[in-house]
Amino acid sequence: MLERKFRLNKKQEYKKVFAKGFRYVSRLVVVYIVKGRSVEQSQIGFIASKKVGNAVKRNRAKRLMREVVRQKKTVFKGPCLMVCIARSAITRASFDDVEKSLCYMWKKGGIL
RNA sequence: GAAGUCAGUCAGAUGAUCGCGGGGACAAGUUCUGCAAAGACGUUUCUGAGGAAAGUCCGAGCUCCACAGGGCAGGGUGCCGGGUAACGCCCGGUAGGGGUGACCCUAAGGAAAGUGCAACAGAGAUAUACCGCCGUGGGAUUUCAAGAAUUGACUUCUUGGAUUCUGCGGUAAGGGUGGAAAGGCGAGGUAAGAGCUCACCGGCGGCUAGGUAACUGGUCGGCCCUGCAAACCCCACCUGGAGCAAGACCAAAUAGGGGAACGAUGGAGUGGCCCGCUCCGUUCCCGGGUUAGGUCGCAUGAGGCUGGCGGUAACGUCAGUCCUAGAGAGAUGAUCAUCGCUUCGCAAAGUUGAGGAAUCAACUGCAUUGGGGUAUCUGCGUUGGGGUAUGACCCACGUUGGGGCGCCCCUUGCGUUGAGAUACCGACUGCGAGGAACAGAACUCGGCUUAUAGACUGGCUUCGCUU
RNA sequence: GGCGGCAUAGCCAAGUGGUAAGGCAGAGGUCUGCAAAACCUUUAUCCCCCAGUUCGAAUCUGGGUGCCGCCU
Repeated sequence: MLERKFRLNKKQEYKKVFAKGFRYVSRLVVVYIVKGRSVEQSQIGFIASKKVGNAVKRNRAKRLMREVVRQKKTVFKGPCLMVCIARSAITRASFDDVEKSLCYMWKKGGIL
């Protein structure tokens, strides 16, 4: 679990990321990233919709994504706003799969 | 051993590193907010999902509306008795049904209170009469019978019979339909029939015995009795509405103001309606303002565990003991190690087995197919003997005739014993690769229902084998 | 988290115990020189799924599945 101040909490903040961010897609996860001077501190949100599965599967998807972010966030080049959305294939994926997928997209996005 | 049935338990374990939610303690230090108390950062310690947490199908607690009142409507439950805070739940019993059985299933009140529905088919669907059967009246027919008249005969008339048409009456045994046709079946009875009468069976009612009761047994009575109430309905009992996004407090705000309209026979609270109760101005326009705010509710409860006592049981009661999640975009995860469970593969090896094919030998225990022999029965005989008047008959012999059983031998199969302990199979050991379900607390309990890999325990039933 | 509703042919849908109307679309045909329009014929039997009540269920009852809406 991330500390509260590193999380996105409000609906307007999510809307802002969806409106301004760049989108990167993989088989397991979709990521929206906002960089720039206006961002003072990294804030990250996680979404798993009902399409992913029941409550157990949704919680597991969010935990996996959160764990990857926790381990890697010290290596980030700069602060950013980010939303990670789980896709249904993530229910059968392992931690390594999710880590590879996210790192690939972060390199594309230029924050790693 | 296999198959089944009922009841119950568990829901991988231990450890390491990095992390998350909640509670407590600490004060050396640093920074921030603050007058301060204190909070954040920090250190340390304790603790952190389920049997269904799920579906939200019932019942309660709790909160607000009058600590919920009267009536109507609506809804629910429905064999009997008990348990419970309560229930549509549970326990025990009754009746009906299923199963060889252990056992399981059943929304199981009332259809002689009323209304309604029962398509199609069928004569007829809650009462009927189409065909049929019987009686009777009438008509027609006649290679029928009898009698009479006339008589040579034909013929005519009467009566009866037969066939056929039709009117009236009786009947509900039989027909074929249907899910269902007004007790079933047999005998008597009758013109034909019919519970019309009788026996048995079934249903109903009365009396009676047992049982708290559902009901069961006995006895008597007469035969009016279609199904559907998960159709309306009747009877008995229960039921006010909303839900923790309830609700309470704090901060802020709904302000203050202007205009218009309506009005105490009014309006609102009250979410089906009426009464009752409580509150009191209400509505519209102008103008002003705005956030998923914080704290509580919120974790000691109809609580769990162990034991005693009462009860067939559900359950109750007494004593001891334990405190065991509390989030708010929502905490349990990631990476490994060892062990355990389980599936598959490999084996160059080893251990083991109330496992074990083929094979060999013995035993003759059982069975069986075929063959042979023997004895016996029976048939036959240009045979021999006995017997008698002749015969019948008896004995012996012969027979490539027939028959079954007995005995012996061979063959075949099973069995027993021993050898062989090899192929194969199972278990263990070793190595490698996998697998581990359903599913995440959201105010809290009691149930029900649904989902669920696998492992284990006990009772009982049926079948097979061994002793 | 709580509360409520819906499901019938490819689409829109009627049906409230007796064997599933109608329209659009599709297919075939008639008409036409060819089309359009019009007319005729045709497509459900697993009425979302599983049980039960009933002689009989799309309809009534219970359980499940999927979809949609509301709360402040």
